[in-house]
Order: sequence, then structure tokens, then C-alpha cells
Amino acid sequence: MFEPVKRVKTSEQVLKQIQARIFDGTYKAGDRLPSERELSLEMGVNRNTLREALKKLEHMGLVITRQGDGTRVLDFYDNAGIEVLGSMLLDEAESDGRVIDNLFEAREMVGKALARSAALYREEEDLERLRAVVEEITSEMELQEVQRLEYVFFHELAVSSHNLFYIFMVNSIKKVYMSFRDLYAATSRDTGKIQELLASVVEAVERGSAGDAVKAMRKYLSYGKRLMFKTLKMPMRRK
Amino acid sequence: MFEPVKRVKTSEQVLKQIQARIFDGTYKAGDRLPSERELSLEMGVNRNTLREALKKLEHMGLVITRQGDGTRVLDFYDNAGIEVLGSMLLDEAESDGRVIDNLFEAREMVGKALARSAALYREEEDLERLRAVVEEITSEMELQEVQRLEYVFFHELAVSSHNLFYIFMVNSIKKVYMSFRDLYAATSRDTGKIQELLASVVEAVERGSAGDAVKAMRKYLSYGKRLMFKTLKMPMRRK
DNA sequence: TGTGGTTTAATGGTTGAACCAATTTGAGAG
DNA sequence: CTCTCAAATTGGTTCAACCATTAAACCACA
Repeated sequence: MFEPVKRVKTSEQVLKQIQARIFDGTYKAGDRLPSERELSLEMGVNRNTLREALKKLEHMGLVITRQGDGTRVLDFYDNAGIEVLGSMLLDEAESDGRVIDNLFEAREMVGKALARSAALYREEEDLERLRAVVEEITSEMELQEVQRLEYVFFHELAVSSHNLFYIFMVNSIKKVYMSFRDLYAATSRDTGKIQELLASVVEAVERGSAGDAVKAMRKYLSYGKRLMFKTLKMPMRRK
Repeated sequence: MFEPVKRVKTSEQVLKQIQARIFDGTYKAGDRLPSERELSLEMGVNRNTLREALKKLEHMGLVITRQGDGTRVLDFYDNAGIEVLGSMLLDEAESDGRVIDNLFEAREMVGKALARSAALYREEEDLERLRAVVEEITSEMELQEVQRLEYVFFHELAVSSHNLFYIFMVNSIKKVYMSFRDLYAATSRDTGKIQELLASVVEAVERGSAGDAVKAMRKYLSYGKRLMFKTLKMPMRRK
């Protein structure tokens, strides 16, 4: 199976370069970046293209731009939004396992919250969609497809909770996970077991039992976590 | 006390206009926006300026742009990231209280997770910073300043958890809350009580007792929630 | 001495026109 | 009906110029 050729836009390459310098500390918090005219000249791109990259950095909370002054680097611990985590994973400067560990802890927190809230607030139509997703999982599927359905399941849980915050948060998280999709997809899984675990979540949600839904979710989460850490040959270090 | 004068960039106004049309359904999911040349002409701005706005919309997950094809509207329930919630609040089309309710439920979930994780993983230096924030709260303070410190407290809790995901998530949430800062700041509060409630969270975190930290956090959260709903003259509808 | 006004230089914001590159469309060949 | 390829459409990039804001230097005056 071939991978689709990825065309990289110029502005995207520019973005990555500046971003890398922020993450590795070349540009520190408080520093002022060279002027747009200088930067564009140095990188050999047009000022408009460079500006596109700067705008995205600003939106991510990595820099702040003020007309007449310049573009300054922000402390990303204080300002960066959740989508930055994906970029950091790709730069893999922090890939000592700490970030992965962090992600799995968050996954647990979010998963439980979704299960609980869905059990409390789901409507009839929600149940149908949840069941449909679980039944769609088959053993002949490619791993990437199973993974996609697991995301859809989380999304449908969020929708079932009827909480806009949860819905958008799941979307944000999905983008982060997409960054290390390959790694995740390399983890072998028993699709039958996954289907079974998710089905029991749906069952509890259907009964409206928040406690059982959380328990079922925990089982599913720990199964995935165990497999992942085994694949990574990484110890589960956190409590 | 004066408010700083807000200068609105052209591209920002363009952004708002298109965004509004997406939220109110004028542009539906799947629709193709008019071409950049058309839109810029119609709005009376330069194509580059318009493109800046489109780029931001794309980054938010509201549209997708493909060279040669065009710019298409996405279903924001499936694609929008968490930062969109702020924009939706401002457009206040959904301000029937539902979103506020959603936010408070999420606030509870996040708050507890932070308290628990901080109690488990905090270091000595973290405690000092947490204490410092709590002590900084005084009764003579303006409400906006108290509010800022409450955000700082959450941020420091996230830092204490040593979980990058939590840190960035708090940053994202902060941006959402900033959108309805005025409303939040209009809620009268007993700063002494707040200080006391937060202090007991710190105390539990210091002892490393996750259970107590969560309990203390719950007290603090429900105090703020009660006040807010009273101010809004809104019933707490959700379970 | 310092307070406020003015000038100047640097920086980002916006504009306009032109051309490049990807995609879609549809007429025409087979 | 299907395939091919040229044309039209759309976003991506470049170039050059000018506008708006900011900060710093300088100056006048009390």
C-alpha cells in the first residue's frame, strides 16, 4: 500500500524551521525575532510567505507580533495551546517517553470524563450511533482503520455527552494523536477484544450508569496502554 | 481604570465576518466559499489580507483549503479545535446558557484531574510557587486581578503535575475563558474565602494526598459555580 | 532637571499586479 | 462510452510600493 505523496507548502517549511529554533532554545522567550524583511531575505522566500508562517506561530501561542515593534518569542509553557503538543512530538526532542506518558495519563482522564458524561446525558439517537461504530470494527480491518474508528468512538461519546467543550477537546486531541499516528498504528491489537471492551462501555452508557461506564472505559484504556508500552519497550513509570 | 484601546486589524474584521456566516449557517458544511479573488473584491480588501483570515479559519478547523479546488467549509462539530468555543461564545448565538453550563462541567473535570495529578507528582519547588500565588490574593484587589490569579493558580497546578498535556490544555482553556472575561469578572466574590479554599488545595497537594486534593478542589469549584449561576440568574440544570 | 512635543528610523500591516502550480472541467478522439 | 489533453479556475508565491504603529533620539521650554 502506497502512501500519498505529501506536498509541502513553502510557508509550512518556514514554519517548521522557526518553530524548531523556538523549541530547541535558539530563540528564547522574550527574544525578538529578526524583522520580517530580514528573515524573508535570509530564508529566500517572499515576505508574504514568511508572514503566513509567523501568523500560524502567533495563533499557536509561540510568538506575539506587534506592529511597529516586532515579533517576540513567548514562553510556550505559559502561552502555547494544546495543538503545540503535536509539533513537539514531531520534533521529538522531548521524545524520551515523558510526553507519551503524559498523553496516556490525559487519555485516561478524558476517557473517563466522556464515559461518565455520556452515561448521564445521552439520548436515544446517540446510542444508535455508538453501537454502529462498535459494530463496524471487524477483524479483517487494517490497523489504521481500526484506529480511526477508535477516534470516531471517542468523538461519538463526546457528542453523546452533549457538551460542546468535550466535543471540541476531542477534536483537538485527535490532531495531537495524528502526529504520531504511525507509532500508534504499529501496535498490534486484538480487534475482537477492542470491540468487546467498547461494547461494554456502550452498554453501561445505555443503562445510564455513570459508574459502570467509567469502569468499562478504564478497562478499555488500560488494555490499549499496556499494548502500547510493550510495543515501545517502555516502562509505565507514572503512578 | 481605563481600558486599553483596541485596534482591530483589517484581517481580523474579515475573519469575524466569515466566521459569523459559518456559525449562523449561511455557509454550511461542504459548501465551497467564493474564490479568494471574489471574496476580496466583495469585501473591499486585498487578497493577501483576505488570505490571512482564511488561514486562521483553516487553523481553527472551520475550513479546508486546497490549491486548484478552493476553500470548503468543514463541519465544525467534527473538526473545530477547542479555541473555537471562545469565538462561539462571543457570537453568543448559543448563549442560551448551554455553553456556560458545558464549560462549568468541564471546569470541574479538569480541576479535579489537575488536583489529583499535582498531588501525585509535585516537587518541592512547585509547592513554593503554589503558596506564593495563594498568598498574593488580598481583599483590596480588583476582581479582574483576583480572577487572573485564579488562572495562575490553575496554571501552577498544571505545572506541578509535570504533565505537558495538562499545561497546554490549561492555556487553551484560559483563552476560551478570556472571551467572557467581563461576565466572569462581574461576579462578586469573597476573596478571603477563595484564598482559604485554594489554600486547602495546596495543603492536600503538599501532603501528596490525591483524594483530599480532589475534595478540596471540588469545594472551591462549587463555590465559584454557585456564585456564577446566581449572578446569571440561571438554574444549574445539569446533573 | 524633567516634562512634553517633534522628528526619525525601524517594524509590521495592507495594497496591487503578475506569475506559478494544482485541480477540475469539458471538448474531442478513439 | 472511455480515455486524453487542453483550457479554465483556484489557491500559492513573488515583487514592489506605500500606510500605520512603535520606540528612540532629540529638542524646546518651564
